[in-house]
Amino acid sequence: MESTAAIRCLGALAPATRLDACRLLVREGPHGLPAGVLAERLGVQPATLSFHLAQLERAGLLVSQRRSRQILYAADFEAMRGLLGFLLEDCCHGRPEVCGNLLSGTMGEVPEAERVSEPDKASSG
Amino acid sequence: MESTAAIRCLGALAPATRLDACRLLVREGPHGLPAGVLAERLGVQPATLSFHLAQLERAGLLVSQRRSRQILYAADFEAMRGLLGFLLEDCCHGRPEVCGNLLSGTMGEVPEAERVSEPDKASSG
DNA sequence: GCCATATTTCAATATTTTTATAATTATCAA
DNA sequence: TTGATAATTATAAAAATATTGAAATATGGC
Repeated sequence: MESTAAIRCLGALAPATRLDACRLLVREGPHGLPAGVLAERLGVQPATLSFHLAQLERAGLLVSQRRSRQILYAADFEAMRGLLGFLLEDCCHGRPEVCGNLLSGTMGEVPEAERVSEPDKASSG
Repeated sequence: MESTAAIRCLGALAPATRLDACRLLVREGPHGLPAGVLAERLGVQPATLSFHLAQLERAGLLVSQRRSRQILYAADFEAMRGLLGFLLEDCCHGRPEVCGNLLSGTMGEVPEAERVSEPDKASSG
């Protein structure tokens, strides 16, 4: 996956409604769900969801297929693997301590001496 | 990592300038770079970059530390592992074919019969 | 204290994104 | 063809985000 494609995917996943839709569809599996069911489950208006689904599909994270009067949306697992691959390989290029441990299943830490400060973990907005 | 924190991270990484800044700092390693050097390398004005760096720090992806008159920004590798962990574990919950293959190093595919349609990979905007 | 450097913060503007409403397309059934 | 259902598309308003330049903060040397 290229950087521009990754940016499009990250932007597509940033709003809560779209991340929720994506997660729901990932859990639903490759058969997907009709747009109307998704709108109901997520509590958003059909026209609004349609806009968000289009963003996700344009980014390549979802695929759609008409079945009778419904349009089924499903996660594109290949694209998701591509995004994760980009984040793991390209973003972390040369820094195995970032994702290497993740890949081998253990979540190690960067040595304390290497850290420069604490993040703003208690941020409230 | 919680869903809300993941959303904040994804949103922080979505704009190209911020993804570029993040990638640069990941490659730079835990010592980081001064804000001014980052601004020069990324080709953005100091005040603009300061805004973006604040977003990334608020999301917890970067940490900062003053050293004399400069402020060093560095990637927070622990937070990055947290985000990747969320995407791999929480988002893909119950769907090992999404990230399981990634974790074991092989990039397999979902069977053709399971796919519902092709994504809009040739989108031009 | 005064001046220069490095960065941030502020206020105003420009841009982008999201939402809502209404109209349109596609499908099915008679 | 007509009528009903499911979803999209178009348009404009609303909200959020990004950019700029000027002023403010923190630091170091004199």
